[in-house]
Amino acid sequence: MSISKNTSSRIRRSPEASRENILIAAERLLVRQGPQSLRLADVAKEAGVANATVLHHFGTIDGVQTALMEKMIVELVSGLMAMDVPDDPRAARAAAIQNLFDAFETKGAARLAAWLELTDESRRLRTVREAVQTVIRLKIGAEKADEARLEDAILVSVILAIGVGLFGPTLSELLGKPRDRARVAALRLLETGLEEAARKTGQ
Amino acid sequence: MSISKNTSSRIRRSPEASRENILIAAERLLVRQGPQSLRLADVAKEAGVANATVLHHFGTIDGVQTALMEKMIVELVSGLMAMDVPDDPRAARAAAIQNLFDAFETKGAARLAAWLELTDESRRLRTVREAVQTVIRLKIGAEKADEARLEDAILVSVILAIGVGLFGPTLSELLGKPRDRARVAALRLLETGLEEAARKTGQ
DNA sequence: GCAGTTACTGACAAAAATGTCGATAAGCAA
DNA sequence: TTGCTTATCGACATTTTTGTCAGTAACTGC
Repeated sequence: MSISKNTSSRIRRSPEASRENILIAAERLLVRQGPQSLRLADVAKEAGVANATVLHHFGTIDGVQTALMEKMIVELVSGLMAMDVPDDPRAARAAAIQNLFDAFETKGAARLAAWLELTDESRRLRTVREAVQTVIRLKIGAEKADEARLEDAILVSVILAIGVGLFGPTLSELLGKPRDRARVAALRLLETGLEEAARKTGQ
Repeated sequence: MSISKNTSSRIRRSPEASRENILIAAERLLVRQGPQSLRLADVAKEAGVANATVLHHFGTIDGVQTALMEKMIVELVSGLMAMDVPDDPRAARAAAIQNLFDAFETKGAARLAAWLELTDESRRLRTVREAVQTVIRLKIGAEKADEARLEDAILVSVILAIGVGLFGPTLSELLGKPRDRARVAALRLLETGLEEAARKTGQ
């Protein structure tokens, strides 16, 4: 009369693996359904664990959200830093822009940016601030960030990359175009526009 | 022994005025603190009315959010449509872009776009879809939307305008620049980039 | 094996958010 | 004034979401 409850009664992970499992589940939810669906019960269910397990590892549901932000920021930054710069300045520029767009192509990264911007809580902004400044100093400053022109180009490129990652597919489809249309058009604009600007400045 | 409760015991508005009062309060909250703070109690408090009053007019808190989206979309669209187009094609382009950026300069509009994009619920997207298509048909199609180039230019301009409205001030400050730096740089890019593209095409 | 540590869980408690209801009072029309 | 409609409200009920706790079970080292 005993019911067979053989199928693996309980999974026990290392603390790191468990946290990772939960954060990955949370990221899936963020991408699929937006930040407002990062509820304790939903995250736990998506991760395949009990609510209490999530709290055991993160303390509060807010802790999960903060940890997720930090993880995604780290991944985004390391993705941006991983680029290697060609020698030819023109090719370097193209590669950098391509790399930037790739980083925000993954739906999560762009949504992360929007999430951060919409969420006022300043304690979270500290993390971003540091990350962004690191990227700017290391990657960009490694070349020649002294020209204001170049800094402006970076600023606009980043905004456009995020914008395309976030709204590109939706707006493209709204116009009856393929989903990557916005990306293609944006890259073309940056190519011609920045080139032109560079020519005017000098270099 | 009666406590003086003279100070205006109750405000009674027309249904329209009351709805408007509540929606304006909700929009303030959206801009200041993001979508997640559009809670019943918060909205009611910001509007200076009781929770039950909000529900009396909108049924549910979700009704408030939907109504707010629709109101903001209407305002955004009418703002976009209000533009008048100069004769000179070059001036017309500049004016259109300027107008576009103005429309998303108001913090609310850009946040609305991000909110809509992050919120999956498709029932809400129908409204946007219609609004966007209306804008595109009427305003843009009134000129010459047949060229694919032009449509791409519009697509990118819209994305950049939203991106600047949403992230421009924050990212500019992160770089230690004035808050409108992103806007200035973006406008310059569009000016030179689109001009270049137009030259290549013809016109 | 055996003991100790701790990831994991269900059941429960607490808090927060939403929504209901009957009473009240502001305006309007007769 | 008087009566009617209904916007408004406080108090309460319901639902949703978060968090607590004590017990269970999976691994580790002995």
